[in-house]
Amino acid sequence: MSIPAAIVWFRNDLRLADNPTFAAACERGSVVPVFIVQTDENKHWSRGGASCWWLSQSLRSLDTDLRSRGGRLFVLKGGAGRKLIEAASASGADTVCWTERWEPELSAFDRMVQDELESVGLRVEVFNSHLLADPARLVNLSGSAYRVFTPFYNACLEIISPAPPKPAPEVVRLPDSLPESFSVDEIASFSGFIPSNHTDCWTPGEKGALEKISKFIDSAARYADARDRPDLDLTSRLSPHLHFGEISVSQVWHEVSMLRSRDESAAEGCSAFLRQLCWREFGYYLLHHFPETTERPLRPEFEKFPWADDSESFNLWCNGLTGYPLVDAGMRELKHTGWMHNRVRLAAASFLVKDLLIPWQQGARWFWDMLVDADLANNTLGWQWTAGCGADAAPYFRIFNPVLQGMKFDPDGDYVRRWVPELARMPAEWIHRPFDAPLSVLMDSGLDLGKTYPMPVVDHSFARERALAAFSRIRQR
DNA sequence: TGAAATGTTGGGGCG
DNA sequence: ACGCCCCAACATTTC
Repeated sequence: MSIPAAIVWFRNDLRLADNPTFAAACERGSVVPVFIVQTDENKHWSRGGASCWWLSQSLRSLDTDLRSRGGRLFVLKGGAGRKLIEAASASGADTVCWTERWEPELSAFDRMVQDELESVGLRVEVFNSHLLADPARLVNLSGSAYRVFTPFYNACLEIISPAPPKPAPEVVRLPDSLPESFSVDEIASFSGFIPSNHTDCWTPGEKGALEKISKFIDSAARYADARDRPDLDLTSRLSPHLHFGEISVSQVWHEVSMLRSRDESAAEGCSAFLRQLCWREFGYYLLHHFPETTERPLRPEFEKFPWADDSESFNLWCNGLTGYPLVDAGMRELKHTGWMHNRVRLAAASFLVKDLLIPWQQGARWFWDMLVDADLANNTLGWQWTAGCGADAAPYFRIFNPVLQGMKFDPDGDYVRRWVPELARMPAEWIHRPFDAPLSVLMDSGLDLGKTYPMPVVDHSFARERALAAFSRIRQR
């Protein structure tokens, strides 16, 4: 007599290696790997276009990997609870396993599903592998939630020590009777699931994630100096893979910290990178403790901030037509690849919020739709940080100068040249401020300002003063 | 995970 | 030689 099968409900843990949920199900015996397309899971933050594209690709990869081990992925469509119950009865499964999700709305959803399953006698097992530090457990000395990164980071370093990653199970045994399934290729055509296209730029899936980490390990020594340079390609680009759980964060941490201990010359870069992983943890931590921050500023005084209602400027920003080359390059990189270098995200976000006074929530929505690594926790943290209204935020008066940021972090202008071809012939000295360039330089570069490339949508030094004035207004009360 | 304004210092030109 | 000024370079303060 065989042990009943277990269903593995895959969500944002689309990998076979170092996946405790999948491993536990496999150890029991036969498994039914399932993905459920339910487009209304998260009412306020339904998956954006870039994210839909990534997901459809990643599921294809997961299906391929499962098939190479004798299994396959079952794609269901509809309400999760009902679909899981149907799948259990079709396959004789008595248990459903999944990896915990931490976005408040999704984790509430999962609790409802759990109740529904348990009410019909199914067993539910929940595993955690999405985070290294359990947000519910970490508190500061006064017993409340951290609001400042550095003490949170120090606390993380105390408790994080991931085990070596476990390889994927070699064989996946399916039960004798199986549930019905859509094909993974059909997902892109489901209603409410609207993918964009970034095929040239990425390899979604576990294999692509492993390629990225091994490439990063080879260049990590340069990360300390080069991570702020969008013109170089020395960041890990792991963010979408981590978001979808195509590689476990504990494996990433483990590999980088091993490198740090065996290669002195890479130590600084490795530490800087691990610190970035802690920012990811911090984002989830804050969202867990302050779930309303996806919509509203953590610092209440910012509710009164005099934001502008300016859809015209917002559209220029979205389309990379602000007249500030670094900002425009970033916004075009985002549109084309579904990703933007972190340093440029800061500059572009700062420009929207501080130079144009457009609410950070609008920027967050645009990023949410465009980013292949769109992640509610990290997106929220980043935008609130930039706007100055969040935890450990940049003080409001810290205003990025898009020209100086460009000259500092894209010194030769290669990043701008790549994404803003109108400026390709501008010399490095002027490429970040074509509006200040001598006429002769513009002529030689074939640039007709205002025609082939826009004049600045707003003058930065004027905008800076305006933002500071707006800030002093909310501060007085 | 800023930048601008303001302050200080020190070398060199020049009367 | 000396004092004065200019200003770059750096440091500090302020937003």
